Amino acid sequence: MNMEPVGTPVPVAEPQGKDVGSSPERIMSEAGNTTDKKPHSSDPLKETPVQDKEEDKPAGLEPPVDWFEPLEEDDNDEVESLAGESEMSVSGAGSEKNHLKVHKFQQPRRKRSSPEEGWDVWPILGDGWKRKEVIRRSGSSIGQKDVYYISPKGDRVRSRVELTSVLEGVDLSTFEYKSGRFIPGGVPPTRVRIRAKRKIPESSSSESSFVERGEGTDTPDSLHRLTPNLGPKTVPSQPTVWLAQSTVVIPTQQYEYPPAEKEIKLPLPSSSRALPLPSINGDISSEENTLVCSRCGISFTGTWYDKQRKRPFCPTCWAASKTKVHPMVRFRKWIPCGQCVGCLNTVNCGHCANCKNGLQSPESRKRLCRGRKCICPIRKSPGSGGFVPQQPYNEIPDTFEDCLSFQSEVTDSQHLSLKSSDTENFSINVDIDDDDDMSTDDDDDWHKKRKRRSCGDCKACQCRIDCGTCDFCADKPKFGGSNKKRQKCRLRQCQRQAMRHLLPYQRGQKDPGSENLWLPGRPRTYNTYSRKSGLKKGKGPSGLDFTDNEDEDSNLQAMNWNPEMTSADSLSYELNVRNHQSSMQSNHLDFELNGLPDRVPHTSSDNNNSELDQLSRLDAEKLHADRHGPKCGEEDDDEDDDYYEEEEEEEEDELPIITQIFSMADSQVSSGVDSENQLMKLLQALRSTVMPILWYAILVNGPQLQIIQCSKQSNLTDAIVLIDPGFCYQVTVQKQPLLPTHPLYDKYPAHLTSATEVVNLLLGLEEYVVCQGLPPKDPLLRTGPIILERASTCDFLVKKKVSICSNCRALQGL
DNA sequence: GCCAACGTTGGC
DNA sequence: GCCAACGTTGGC
Repeated sequence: MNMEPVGTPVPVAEPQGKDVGSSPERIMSEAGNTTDKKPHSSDPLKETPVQDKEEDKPAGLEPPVDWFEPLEEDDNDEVESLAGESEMSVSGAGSEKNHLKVHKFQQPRRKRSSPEEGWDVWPILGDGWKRKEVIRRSGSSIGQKDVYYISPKGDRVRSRVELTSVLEGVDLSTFEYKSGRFIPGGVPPTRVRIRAKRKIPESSSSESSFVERGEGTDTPDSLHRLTPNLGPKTVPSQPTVWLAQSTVVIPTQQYEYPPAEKEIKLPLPSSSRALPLPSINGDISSEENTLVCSRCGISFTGTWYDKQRKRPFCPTCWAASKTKVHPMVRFRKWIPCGQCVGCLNTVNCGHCANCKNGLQSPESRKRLCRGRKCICPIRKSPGSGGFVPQQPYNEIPDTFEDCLSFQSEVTDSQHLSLKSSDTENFSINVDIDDDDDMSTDDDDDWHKKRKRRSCGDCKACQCRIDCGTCDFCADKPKFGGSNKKRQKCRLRQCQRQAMRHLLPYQRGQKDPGSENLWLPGRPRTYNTYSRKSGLKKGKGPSGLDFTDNEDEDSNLQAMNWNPEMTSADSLSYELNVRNHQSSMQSNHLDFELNGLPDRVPHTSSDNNNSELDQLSRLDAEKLHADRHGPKCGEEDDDEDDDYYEEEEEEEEDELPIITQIFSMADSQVSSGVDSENQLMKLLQALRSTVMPILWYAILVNGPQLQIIQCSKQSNLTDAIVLIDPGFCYQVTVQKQPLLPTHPLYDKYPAHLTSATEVVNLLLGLEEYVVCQGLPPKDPLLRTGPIILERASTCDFLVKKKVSICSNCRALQGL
């Protein structure tokens, strides 16, 4: 956060280098920039780029506003607009609920800033570069400053790493990202984490924190500390607060709470200023250090934050936040999952209605902080009295391999409530007012909202590995993407609460949420505070109530993946326009479906029955994403949990329910996770093996291992070897499976259980070429793609010496 | 009404 | 500091 005093507003887009001797031209010369343009060389230099925020104001500029300068009530609107540009938001941006004209840390949602606002021309990096500083206006990291750059080409840069990649070849070793300047002699270390490594006594979290105040005067933190006497002398422990909401009192003293977090007090970005004496609910002695406790709402001076300089906490609330929730506490009526962010959250937000109510009257508080409510509560089954057991940590998948099977466990999670509680745990029943608990209000805390799309419990949420192939993964910089979508891997989207359009694609859908197919996940929600709010609020595409309030009560939304869709999806790709099926080929398919021998996996045949998408094979990422349909369709819908019945009933009226169950898929996946693991092992073996040229192995849902010939120059273009969990395999060419009587199958084992066997098969395939089929009868009359016809019993693969298989040749002779 | 784009915030 | 990704919104 730039704490420099704001000087005279400078003209719009007049960035400058503050550093002496660091003229943009010279620096760019150092940076290797060859441009000679000096579009702003004549402009006066700014003291700090932050000042340029004023540039976005209309003419007749208001006087510069200090970042921490309290604003008058009349400034609210202005602040709102400025909030989009960060720093101003730190000021008391029109807080109706907090009457203090000081920093408001829990602002209502602000207006979105214009993408063009606040960008400072930044010739230091070269002509056309722009820079923008944004100070986080809310959230637990409020006050933190982010610096962005945008290149002349429009590349958005959000970190030094990205900047380095954009300015490839430019020496940025002396470039200080935050300030945006080149520092002669190099960039000094930006962070000192001495204190972070200091071991803090565990005796009393609050006390330990205040002990620090008297030491380490040579550390940055020493400049930002509160008066010791203001420490919480009688800080209520968190368990006490928590249990105040329960109907049962347990001997919490016997529970050994985790040690206090080591670091809680971090310096303000501008650590060069002396801090004023603290003042709680008193006069503000220094604007820049007067904070509003995000928990209790009192003002205080100092720089106390919760861990990692998140929300500001007054000493009392900070100390109170250091304790942990007793792990044995369980809800009644609505049972917390014990795994989600709400359950795992141990810190009261302090600003929600429940917290405020409790702070006003701690003894009477009976409601849990909204931020700590389970965001995916499971309703207690009638009379069961069962509680959600803690899921063993060893069940949390750490690998993508595990993730591949997550869908199959969805139903398990739905049945959590029916399971007996963990006998090793003692659960305390906590009565919660259902209605209140499920409701929302203006004080709904921000961090909960941000986390509402993850239940934290399903396998998708627990998966830590990106598939690397879906479109969202492909968008990620780490996978070479442009970081435009910025969405979580589709396979990691929460099965309960993710938006539908974020879930894995379904059968040819570009976006699952765009169709009224019955899909898992939440309908898309629409915000209500912006344009067209009246239209967006209330009804989604299917007519259901999709208000944002569903955040609260739609946690129990039906969760069912349709097996048919997913199984069909697994191979609903790959066919190019030039590979249209002829009617004869359809006949061929019928033959296959009806007469497939056991050795040939069935799935491919079925998949061939689905409507094939005309997807471009050139778009490999997209193709792969489509292949990665969820596995969850393998679950038996009959096992739907009672908890979801109501939601299902609601949707039944609106959405078509696909009742057909794909039985073959069920039988196929009966092999379970072990089979998947085996396939994964084979995949890994293949990827560590030298494969015949341009054959590539992937794992798709099913599960199914596919080895694809990627080269269009190959004689085996569009040939795929499909291996099912039982290691049975099938060869398809242009989506058509070889007849089980094809001689190829006689030359190789019925099961491909090793990379060697697979490679041998591929080498054997290389001896074949694709049957050319029958040319069109009237080729001269055709202007579009040439579509070959084949006999229904076409061999598809023929020896290189033979261009047309005997069956097609026989058909040709008819 | 949909969604690509991206501002923004959380987490490590 | 950096990355992940949530949630919003302007364009279509």
